[in-house]
Amino acid sequence: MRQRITIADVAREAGVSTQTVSRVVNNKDSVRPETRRAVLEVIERLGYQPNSVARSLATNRTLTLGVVVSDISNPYFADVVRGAEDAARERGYHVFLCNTDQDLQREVEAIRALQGRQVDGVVLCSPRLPEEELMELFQGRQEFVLVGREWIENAVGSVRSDSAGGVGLVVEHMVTRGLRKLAFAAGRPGGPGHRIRLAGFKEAIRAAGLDIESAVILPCATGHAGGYQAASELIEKHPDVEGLICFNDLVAIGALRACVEHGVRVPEELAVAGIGDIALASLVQPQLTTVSHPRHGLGVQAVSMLIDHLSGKEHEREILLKPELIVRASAP
Amino acid sequence: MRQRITIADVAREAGVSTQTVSRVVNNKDSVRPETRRAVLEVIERLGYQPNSVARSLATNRTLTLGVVVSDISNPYFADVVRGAEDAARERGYHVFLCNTDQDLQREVEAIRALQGRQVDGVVLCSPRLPEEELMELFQGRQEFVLVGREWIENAVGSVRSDSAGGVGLVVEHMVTRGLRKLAFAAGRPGGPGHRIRLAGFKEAIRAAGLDIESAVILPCATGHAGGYQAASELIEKHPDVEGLICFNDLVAIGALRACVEHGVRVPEELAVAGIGDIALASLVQPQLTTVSHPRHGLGVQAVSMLIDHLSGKEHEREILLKPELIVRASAP
DNA sequence: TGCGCAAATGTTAGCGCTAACATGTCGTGT
DNA sequence: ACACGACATGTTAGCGCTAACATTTGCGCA
Repeated sequence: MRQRITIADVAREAGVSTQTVSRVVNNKDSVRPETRRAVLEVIERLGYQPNSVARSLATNRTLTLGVVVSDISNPYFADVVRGAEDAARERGYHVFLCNTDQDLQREVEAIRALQGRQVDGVVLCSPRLPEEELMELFQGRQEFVLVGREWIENAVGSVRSDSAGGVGLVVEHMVTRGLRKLAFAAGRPGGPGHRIRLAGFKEAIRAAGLDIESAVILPCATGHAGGYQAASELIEKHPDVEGLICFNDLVAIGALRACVEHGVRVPEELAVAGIGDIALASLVQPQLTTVSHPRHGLGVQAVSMLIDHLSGKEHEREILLKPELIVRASAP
Repeated sequence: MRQRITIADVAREAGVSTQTVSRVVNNKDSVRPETRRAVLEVIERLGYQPNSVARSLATNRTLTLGVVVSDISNPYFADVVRGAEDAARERGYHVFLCNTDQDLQREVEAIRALQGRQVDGVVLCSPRLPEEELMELFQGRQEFVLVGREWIENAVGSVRSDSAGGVGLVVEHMVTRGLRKLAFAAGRPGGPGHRIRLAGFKEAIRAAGLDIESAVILPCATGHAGGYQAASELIEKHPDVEGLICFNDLVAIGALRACVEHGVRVPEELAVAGIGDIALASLVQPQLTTVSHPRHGLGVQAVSMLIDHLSGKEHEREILLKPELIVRASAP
């Protein structure tokens, strides 16, 4: 590990003061073009790279953000993080990644650790900590943005996907295609997202001028098996239903299997749609109509908002990104 | 953004020198228990958190590692990164994440940026840069570990999954189950992993005492469509083949679909296996027998090796992790 | 010719912490 | 009673950089 070149080495070699070198490095102020050229030549020759730890200590800014997710191996968060990293890199920032496994204690530790590292800001993806605790942790020491959670006081802002509206897109699509009797495999009551998606479903049914009483609402587990079971029940008890909208894509894929096993043709006898646009959705047969959440966009917007705020720019406080309807064979 | 508490504030408040506070914070040397207690009490009361930027500048260590991947939204890398982050956190390190999209220029930029940030070490996942360029970039300035690539000089070490051995596991499994005539959908000749997996296949065929001439080797595209095509060709031209091993799981899933369409029963008439154990593998019908790469383990081992090295501990230079055979219905 | 002002460069101090050395304070054994 | 050493604590300097102010240089213009 050989000795690193410092700004002083460059200054000595170029016969100028360290400050002049600093100015050249930071494209600052007025430096005579020839001086600048000379300094740059020395920098190049010595292979000087500024030490950003020292710079951070002097400027009190680290150009570093923290991103806290529950698990980066969850594709949803992977996309959000990817978006965050893209936006950060573009603006000269770096990203510390923290996984919490939805553990409250780990969440606290992650935030504390990021604060110790002097990050300029933090992006919290679906944090579980109660509002008061978040506020106490930050108490104005760092800026933070929430992803997938409503704005709370002291937060720079919040970025979410309009999941109620996403369900509505599917309802609208099905109704446009002439389906009149719809069902919603609604997930686990009380579970995350249940209330809001169900509200979106009901609202869209009303908006389409359909009778809410005619719609079938099936609570179900939020996995593959839940969809299988919900669809089996539907086929048995409500054979007149023409379109099934599922809480998420896994549920929808379970539902597709149930249809195959019960000899129900998709989409001719029953149209099926999911929510989420997971990779699998385009690989099952028939390919799944679904709603794509702007996952990458969530990360990009969160970081953009955060950096805008850090640079004193104007920005929105709450951003609601529109999901996109992906029409495939299961509900054409 | 209110003023942060520094070590000097704590020292003043506790009536000791900053050095004593530093000793308490770092659990160093001998500090009288009652002094320690008093200092800790003040730390607690003021909510002091050490500034690790300043600490890094003074100690010349950042307790930070860089992890460079081509794309975190690729589940393979997401798992590796997760393993890396887990291992790092456990040992008090943090992780900077960089995506390169397989772009050489971005790879160089990422490494440069990490060096500027004074990371203590870097984990490079499947870097594309040629050996000389990597060596020039690092030239002894930082320690780095390679994942999924052979050791090169100056690297701390390399961690890989034994993919040739993984193919062998499947061959061995099929042979044990009495299959004698096997085929390999070998991927794109010249593409990444092609040579080594094909070698593993041939080696295993030989080791099983089978005639290499009897084995069918099909080049194919490495996606879903490639598998469909390869399997269609196989069914048509080599109806006597009993087991098909595929370059990866997507290829295998394409092959499964071809079997359905050609009325070939899996696994009764043709056993099919993939490589990779992607999430999808357990969701298709029949569930896919495959080989699981120790992705999380790659990350863990890489970071452990790196930190061991940084702490002056002994460590391996090359680690080859064993893949695991996951037996499911498609090749029981 | 010299004044004044802007551009170019230098000087000083300090960010918050720790390494290394300096000093102080005991209890102990003779 | 005193010297010694072990432990406890303080002092000094510096990590590499930049902010803020200080100084110098050059040039236009009266």
